Amino acid sequence: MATTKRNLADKAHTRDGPRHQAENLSQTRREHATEIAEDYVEAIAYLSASMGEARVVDLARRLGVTHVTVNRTVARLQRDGYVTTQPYRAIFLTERGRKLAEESRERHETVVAFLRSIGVPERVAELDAEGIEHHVSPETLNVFRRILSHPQKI
Amino acid sequence: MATTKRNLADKAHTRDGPRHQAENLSQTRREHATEIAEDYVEAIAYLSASMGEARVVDLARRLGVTHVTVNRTVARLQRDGYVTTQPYRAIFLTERGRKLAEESRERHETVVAFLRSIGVPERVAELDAEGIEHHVSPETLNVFRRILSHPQKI
DNA sequence: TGAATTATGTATCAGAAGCTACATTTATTT
DNA sequence: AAATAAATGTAGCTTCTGATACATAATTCA
Repeated sequence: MATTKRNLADKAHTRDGPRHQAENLSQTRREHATEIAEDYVEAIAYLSASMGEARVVDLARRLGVTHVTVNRTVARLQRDGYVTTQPYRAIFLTERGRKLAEESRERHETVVAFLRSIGVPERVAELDAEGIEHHVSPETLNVFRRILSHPQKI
Repeated sequence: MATTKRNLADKAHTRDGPRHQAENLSQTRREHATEIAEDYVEAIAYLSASMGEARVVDLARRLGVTHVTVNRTVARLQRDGYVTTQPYRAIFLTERGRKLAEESRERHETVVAFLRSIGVPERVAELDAEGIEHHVSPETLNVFRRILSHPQKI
């Protein structure tokens, strides 16, 4: 047999009754959910700033999904305390949502600026940052910032 | 209405009837599926090299999920031509799987090396690379490589 | 104002990834 | 070889993200 020892990863499951959904997800699943949340709150913040309010259609267009998907995801975000909304009304960020959006935006801009500073073309930097921003730890982000603050480097 | 004429991101939705499932997925979904595939083939390659063969249990342990999840995902990978396997047998990479694994490994190592070279601590670099590697474009990867080949920089 | 258009909502489906519980097969030990 | 342990498989549930089709509310405009 290839493996002799036993289950290292056969739990983390808390058999103590139903829990809040989010807490029970695996690392990967939770991260993915967080990424989506970040994309949404960023888009909502952007739309609120640039157009006064964030509507479902605009989110759908911006995120490249149908309004149905937006609808359901917004419901999840509301459930999780990131946004508030009412039927047929615009979507607003809560304090928590605003904070997440701000962090995401800052991270995004730092990543883009860093990539630009080492010679990545703007369009590529934008595209890559889109995916990378969700996976950069605070430590690495600090390294990026430090390098950005020493423009003679690289 | 909040949106009068905006048209930032027109989706790619193809109103021309039912398509093959995979092609119809949104960008995000497809990317996520690819990430998982990359993680699996990398793990399979690693296990095959280090232990002679890749078994479900070992994959489960390594990837931090249950053997059931591994089972189903491996079935998908087989369906998509990345691996071959038979009931109660080990999992083997196809040519396609090997290629994907090799690309992933190379990308992973480049990202780690790059992060290390700009001063990110090893452990952090490893963890961040885990997430970042799936989102780095060939162009950016080339920039990383170029910088790595000029050790005096930074 | 009433009709047409646009936006939003609801019902219903699919696929992926996760889980637990239980069944079966293979490997190990006695 | 039989019993035990470990690995693998299967059934069935959940959540999330996507979709289409259709229904309803809100806005715009003739």
